[in-house]
Amino acid sequence: MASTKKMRMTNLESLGEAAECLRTLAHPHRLRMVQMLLQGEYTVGELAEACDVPSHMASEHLRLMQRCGLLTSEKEGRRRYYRVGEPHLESIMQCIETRFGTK
Amino acid sequence: MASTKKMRMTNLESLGEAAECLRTLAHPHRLRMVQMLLQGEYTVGELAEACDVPSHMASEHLRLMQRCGLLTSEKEGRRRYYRVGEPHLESIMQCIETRFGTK
DNA sequence: TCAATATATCGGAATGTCTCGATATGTCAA
DNA sequence: TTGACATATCGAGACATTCCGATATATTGA
Repeated sequence: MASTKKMRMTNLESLGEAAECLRTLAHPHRLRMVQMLLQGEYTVGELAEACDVPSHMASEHLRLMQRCGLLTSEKEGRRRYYRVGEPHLESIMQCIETRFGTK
Repeated sequence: MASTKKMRMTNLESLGEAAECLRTLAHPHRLRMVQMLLQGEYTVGELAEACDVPSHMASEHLRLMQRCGLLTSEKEGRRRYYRVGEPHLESIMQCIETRFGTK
């Protein structure tokens, strides 16, 4: 039988938002971009090159992550610099690194 | 220009596995199940009822999470008890709770 | 102004995910 | 053995995501 002990649960609506963030994060290139951005700011082109994807795709990945609050960006001339906008990303990335390693 | 400072990066293949785990986690009902399972073990039916989904769907959600190592399970009679199998889930869930709240 | 560069947008094909009803399997209690 | 219960599996339809080529916009330097 289900016990009746009280638990502090996050409501389903908020868990839906959380799920959206996680789904957005859940892509190897996007994880790599976040891993880089935790070290400093980078342009679309730099992140694209590091992930070996065309820059128009990097642009799209970054836009998605910005849209759900994971990143922020700022335009400088014809470049756009991205940064981490969600402080929890650091600890989530640490979980991933301790489980899957860095090298 | 991209700086040449060395970063310890997780390789793309491992990030792919990480992405698979995150994608599996990225669902409101699955997050709720994990939130419950961090407090103790529960059967398929209990988790289904708590999420207000038919038990055959809970069964499927749980199977997916077990398949990528997030959960473990054990059969007792006609019931199957699930538990958390990935210790990092606790800190990831804490990130979610501090950002999206509990109530 | 012109060409080169950096980023963004659009449409489409392939693929994956979600949810559901229907049905199957395994287990217990009587 | 039978019926009820708990869990699992299957297939279909709707929907979302990924990736790509093509193209668009915006900025700079010459």
